[in-house]
Amino acid sequence: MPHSHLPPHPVLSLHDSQSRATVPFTPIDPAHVKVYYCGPTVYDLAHIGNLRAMLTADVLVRLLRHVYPRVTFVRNITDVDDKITARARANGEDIGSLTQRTTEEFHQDLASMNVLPPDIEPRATHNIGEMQAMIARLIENGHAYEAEGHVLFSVGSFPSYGALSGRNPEELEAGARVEVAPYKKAPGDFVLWKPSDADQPGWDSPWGRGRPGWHIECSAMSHRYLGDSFDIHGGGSDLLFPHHENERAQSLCCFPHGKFANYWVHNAMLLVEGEKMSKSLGNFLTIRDVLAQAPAEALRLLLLGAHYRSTLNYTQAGLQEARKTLDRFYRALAAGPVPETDVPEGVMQALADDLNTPKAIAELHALAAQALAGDRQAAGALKAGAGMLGLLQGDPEQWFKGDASDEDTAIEALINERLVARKARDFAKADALRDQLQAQGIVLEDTKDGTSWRRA
RNA sequence: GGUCUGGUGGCAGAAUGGUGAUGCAGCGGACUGCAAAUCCGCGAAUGUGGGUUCGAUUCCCGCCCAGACCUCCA
Repeated sequence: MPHSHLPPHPVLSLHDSQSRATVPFTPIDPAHVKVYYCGPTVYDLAHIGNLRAMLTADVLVRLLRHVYPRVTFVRNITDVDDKITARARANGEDIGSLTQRTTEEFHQDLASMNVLPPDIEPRATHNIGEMQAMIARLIENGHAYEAEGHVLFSVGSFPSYGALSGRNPEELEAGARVEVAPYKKAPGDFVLWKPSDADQPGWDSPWGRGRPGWHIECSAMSHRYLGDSFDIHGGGSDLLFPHHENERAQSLCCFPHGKFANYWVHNAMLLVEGEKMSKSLGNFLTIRDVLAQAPAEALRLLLLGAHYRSTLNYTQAGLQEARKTLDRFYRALAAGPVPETDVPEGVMQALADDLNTPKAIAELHALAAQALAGDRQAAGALKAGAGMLGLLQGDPEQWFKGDASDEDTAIEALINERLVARKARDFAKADALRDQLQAQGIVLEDTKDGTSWRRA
């Protein structure tokens, strides 16, 4: 059971949405920590709001891996959904090709953001059997019923329904803004299985050809890969209700001896230039939109610059600021050798305190200042600490100059020409050459050791 | 309408019952032929009205404002 190399507990605290408090994190089994996150519905490119959730999970998992010997991180792909069906139809494309392509794009985008892949990435369509088994069991248990080809979860059958999101079913009825389907026994009841037309994706089932409701897939996949009880379940705060509430209800009713998720982690939403990101405002930014304007690492730093539970205002100015910060950090690394170092205590403490990434970044600023003052140990600590955030692992040369290209020799030739002019004290010519490079986006820095350059 | 978050300098963004981090921007200076980078220094903030307290930005209540959720959005 207890391993001698396991850390003393607790080492980190997390804000648990269910208890609405920041609490010490105690794993069910410290030798094996289990995390489930809701992944994307693959019908379109991932946007920077999706990214924020993936990034929060990434930092959480990096931290857990640093502390615990084994972590299993499961993040699903939702590849059956009416939005997918609709988009495929609009594109004149078949569903399989849409979901395949979108999944690949998702993987590419996250890889470019240095978000580590999950250990297991189940697809909903590969887990229909598990979902059907759960649904059958819920019917047997009296927690679900059939009506007009649908199978519905009976919210009234689960006394603690609403405990996660802090709601009660009566309140929900009062404010419901969607008309209630006539076949529901109670307005809060939600679909586990629904009938499919011939032109909709469907699977044979005891309740006829149909497709799963949204919530059941995460219950089925988390159970299959993590069991009755696991440590952390996460996602965006917009998933808290109804998605996570419903997942919890299904899972606990289906597996009453389990505890489902012990801790719930939810990240806050994103604004774009002070406004809610929405299609109607036309300010919907995909990861690719942003990467066309700035390095991925700048976006990563920008998003980690706010605590995950507070609303983050994404701005162009902020993106440029993040980029300049990375210039400074990489300069600190490039100033000399970078020894292998442990993750500095300040960074660990910040992250262990409910993933306080802004505070961790403030620690990095202090280390960068020390490194620039000549403390190479601090440079090592800067790199190690930034590594916990998935930052600063690149080559500084690459950061400043980009991929080596034929252009580089031309740039260096101009720099040499300028040096000759400077030695001759022909500053007019030297400055003209510098301006010429500036116009190409090349910034020069004269040091006592010579002239270095970087792309602006 | 209901539930829940949150309002900190010009901007971004931490923290805290007892003199409010950090970064960007700004200003002054050093360095530089001039820049760039670096360094030194400066100014600058707790939405509003009450309450609790020796002391509130922090805890409590009202108000204003913003955001999220209220049946398939990260």
